[in-house]
Amino acid sequence: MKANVSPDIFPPRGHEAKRISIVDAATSVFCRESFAGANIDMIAAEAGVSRQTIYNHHGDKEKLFVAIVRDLTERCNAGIFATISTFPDQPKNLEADLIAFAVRMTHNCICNRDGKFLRKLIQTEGGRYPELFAEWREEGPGRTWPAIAARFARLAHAGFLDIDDPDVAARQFMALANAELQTTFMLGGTPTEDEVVQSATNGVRTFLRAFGKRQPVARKQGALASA
Amino acid sequence: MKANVSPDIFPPRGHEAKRISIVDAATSVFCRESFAGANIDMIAAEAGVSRQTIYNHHGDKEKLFVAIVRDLTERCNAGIFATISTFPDQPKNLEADLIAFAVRMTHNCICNRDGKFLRKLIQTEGGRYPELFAEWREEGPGRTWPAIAARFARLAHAGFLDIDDPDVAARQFMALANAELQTTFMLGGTPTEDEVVQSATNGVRTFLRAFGKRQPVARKQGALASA
DNA sequence: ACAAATTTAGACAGGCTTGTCTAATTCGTC
DNA sequence: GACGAATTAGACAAGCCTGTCTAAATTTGT
Repeated sequence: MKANVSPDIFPPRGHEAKRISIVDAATSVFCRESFAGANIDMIAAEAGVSRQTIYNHHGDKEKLFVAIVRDLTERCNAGIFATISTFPDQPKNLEADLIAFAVRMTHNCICNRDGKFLRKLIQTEGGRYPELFAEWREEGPGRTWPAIAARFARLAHAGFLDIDDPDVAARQFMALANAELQTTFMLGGTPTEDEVVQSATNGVRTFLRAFGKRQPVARKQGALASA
Repeated sequence: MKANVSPDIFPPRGHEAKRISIVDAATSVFCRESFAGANIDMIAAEAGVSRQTIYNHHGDKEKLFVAIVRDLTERCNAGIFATISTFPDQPKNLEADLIAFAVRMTHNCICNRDGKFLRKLIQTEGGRYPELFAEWREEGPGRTWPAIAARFARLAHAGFLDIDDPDVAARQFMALANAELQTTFMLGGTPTEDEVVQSATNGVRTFLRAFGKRQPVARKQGALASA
């Protein structure tokens, strides 16, 4: 039937607009109320759509939930990789550049809407959908940590840092950058810009006390694994 | 009534035993299912008690929930302070002693049943009971962080560490010690003993590279022992 | 403007949950 | 063994939620 015309294969755009506003609203409601506490009428009201439209688009509550987590994972990953690409490979001022990078990571990947929501859903419903969140673990942390570690490895190789294990260093870098925000994150809050900068500054300073070269950059190599 | 006899002022012990098993079961069910997803029949079944008994003891679902959080907060705090009291004030081997302390903290306060459950409830329901969790924040982190910081301050004052701000150092110490366990914690999992030791070891080593007494040691990290 | 596709409001059955009530049973103690 | 307090199983009303269905209204493409 309708194999004749060939505009875009996908449905009209009013359609897609509804779909997006449904996903948006559902994300927000699921995060606020948890899966069990959310109800479809809330989501419909918040999306400005009728309940039936949600069922037309997504089938049932559980499918809607899964669609949302996949969506969030994808968007968060994109944001993380975009931010990783701003890593200071050729730092002018190592401390300042790493602080700025740490602030960008915290700000764009952890404190933003998607980051907060995905984290909350993982914490809240992680146990109920093991394979869904295993998928997230592979696609998310499983890919982003190595990417960050690779950047630190390069920085060390270029002589800016003194790092044994880049994977460990990468995890410790992020842990230090967010060390003072843990309690706020736990309660689902958002730290102020000042708090983010403060924590990142303190974290990077400690990181550099541990891994910074003692003297100005000496571009020597060769003594890497000589022991 | 009954002002005559004077055994314990509190009701019989079968009573108290039931109360405890109710609180236990409710904690576990609320954590597994979230507040909205938990139902009283589940809790009754898991506690080996009839539904009516739960209502007799606690009134309603919400009061039961509040009672549980208060209970958990109290027990966790006790555990944390007990562990803090094992802080190595006169370390024989600074690195080894701090690693052991970090492992104890992670093991006894974060990975144990109470710690996992309290964390999960805070993350899941923190937004719904602001004043309850504000209370936790004051009684918990508000009192434990200064206590840990005080120990690090003492250690620095005794000449073992080179610390500017003990509060920052305390938070960074814990962040480093758990740096490699974040993903596991997020999904509600429990790391293996090996993972805990590994993360603590790497974390403490980095911590000491940053805050250990500086010696004119050039590059090799062979000797840390000072005295 | 027309026709097809989509959305809407509302009603609806079925299921589940909370919190109460009652009558029977068990427990703890003397 | 007997008494009072606590516990139990089960029924129950009321409410909420999911997911379906309908018929009317709206949007979209042509």
